[in-house]
Amino acid sequence: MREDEAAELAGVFKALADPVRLRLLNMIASAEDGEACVCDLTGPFELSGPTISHHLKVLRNAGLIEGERRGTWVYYRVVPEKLTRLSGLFALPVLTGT
Amino acid sequence: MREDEAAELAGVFKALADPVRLRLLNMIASAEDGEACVCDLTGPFELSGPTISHHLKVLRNAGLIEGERRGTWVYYRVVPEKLTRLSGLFALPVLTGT
DNA sequence: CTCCTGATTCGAAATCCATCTAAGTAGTAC
DNA sequence: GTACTACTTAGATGGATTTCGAATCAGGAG
Repeated sequence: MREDEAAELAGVFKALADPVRLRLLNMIASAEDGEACVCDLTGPFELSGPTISHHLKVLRNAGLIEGERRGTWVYYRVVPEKLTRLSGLFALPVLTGT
Repeated sequence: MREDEAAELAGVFKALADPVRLRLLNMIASAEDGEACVCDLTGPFELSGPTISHHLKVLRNAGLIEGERRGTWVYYRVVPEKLTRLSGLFALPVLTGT
């Protein structure tokens, strides 16, 4: 595994390495119509709005979710390709580099 | 996704969220006989021995690898069950909680 | 245009993490 | 026993991360 590969992959895992972000991702993925409004994501946490916004930005920068503004609200969806790519990572071939 | 689930899972991702640890895991998984001596893991990095030892400990605490001392040397192996469990995480069901 | 609400950005405080050196433990060889 | 090697633990430090409140931006209502 090359150093730059490792760095890129570590970036994605770093985005996932937080309980709040995992729950956010889970909420977005399991939302109806596959998308969730930020306003619905803030309530379940005892965290300030800016903090939630920060975590969403981390997930967005990692390419795990994407957001869109529609009128007053911003909606986020998961990026399925990113998730399915991760799915294959732990099957031995990728780890072993074969 | 419950808060304690998220915390536990985040712990595993936190262990993976470092390029050095990803490369260590990759080296161990791709080693002959499925195990690698610490002495072989230190060379490829421009890092001190204690730093490598620290990263191995993080991987070990996350349950991703396990080590065994045989004489002078310590050998590490991956824990396959842990990896295959992670593999399934990104298929939609787990993310969506369905 | 002014006000209000939803969301993000900014700047600061507290905490966590990767890395080092120095010291300690485990085992072999003599 | 001493000496040497392999590895881990302990303590310190610089840099990154999480969180907040305050300020700002975007859009709708009056």
